[in-house]
Amino acid sequence: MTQPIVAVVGATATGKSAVSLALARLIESGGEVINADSMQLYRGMDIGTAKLPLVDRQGVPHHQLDTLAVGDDSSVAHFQESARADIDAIHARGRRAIVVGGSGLYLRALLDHFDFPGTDPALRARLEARAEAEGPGILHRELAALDPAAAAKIHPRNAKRIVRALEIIEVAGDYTSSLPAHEYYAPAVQIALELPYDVLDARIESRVDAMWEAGLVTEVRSLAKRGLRESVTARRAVGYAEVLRYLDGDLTEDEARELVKRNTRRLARKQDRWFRPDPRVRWVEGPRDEGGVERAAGEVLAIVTAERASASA
RNA sequence: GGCUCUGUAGCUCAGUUGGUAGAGCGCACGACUGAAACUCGUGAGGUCACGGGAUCGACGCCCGUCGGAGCCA
Repeated sequence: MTQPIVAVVGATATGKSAVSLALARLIESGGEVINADSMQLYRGMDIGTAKLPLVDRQGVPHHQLDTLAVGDDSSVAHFQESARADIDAIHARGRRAIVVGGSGLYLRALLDHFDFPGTDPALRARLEARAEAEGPGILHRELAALDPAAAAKIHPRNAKRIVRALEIIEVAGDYTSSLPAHEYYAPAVQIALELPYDVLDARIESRVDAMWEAGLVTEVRSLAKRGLRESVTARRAVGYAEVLRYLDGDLTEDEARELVKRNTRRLARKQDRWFRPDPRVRWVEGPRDEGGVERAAGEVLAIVTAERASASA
């Protein structure tokens, strides 16, 4: 019988990477990490995404890192497929899959019953162009004619969701806009790390300063030459979007740095809130310092072990 | 000490000739199915520095007090 998947989730800067690395080494059968952070997928986006450097991975295999070029668009459906393949392969090796990340939708797509209708790039491009030219209101009225229930759930100004709804109706015939029930597609345990906001904010403050020291501006400048601006997804990442504005002369360097801090704080709250309503999630206090990493990893392991015992009982 | 300007939401400020207040940002909260670090929505905050006066009625006009800025001495 395969072991449940372990997922370490939570807001940015709560210590997920460090804790999961320690956890992977504590697990007897050996753990392998699968990234579930939409921005760490990108090759070269290292400093700004706080990606664990290869030399610091202590021999623990990591998957779903550096799978995309900065000019590529990210896709949850592709991620779901290839990350699930990684999980199967890890289990086949008799090892433990540890999913780590803070991208809520990616986590749910990976862990839950979650089927994505198909896509039609040409159709979508046409709809997007119309939304841009005619405004989202007109498309919303068309959606209301085709599917009143769907239109009622999407705000008339939310162009992106309206476009996607129309696309799905065209390719799949019908549309369901609600997130699925909280139901795992395979046995899993989900542990979220949390820190009080004042502690988290202080960590974010010093972490962003450290990113600057580490050369974030240089990283963004070189990624810009490799197509960062061409990707709808990558160029919007916190830390990258603001530095691009600085490089374009739109902000001073200090303004960009402050904005990165502010946007990171907002991101952290948003991520934290994403996981709160999920009744399956177990909450553990994140590490406040080096010593806290072992403590937190120990708590996570205890939860995982208890879960396994109750599952086999 | 004199002159001028100034005190409105946590911050920066709007408030036409008097009819008991708004914006942006911040903050809190929510929705979310192939861009999710996206996209979109909702909300809570103000004895209008303080005291008095004229007025049916004052953030707005008059007097004073306190606090800020600048110029002159």
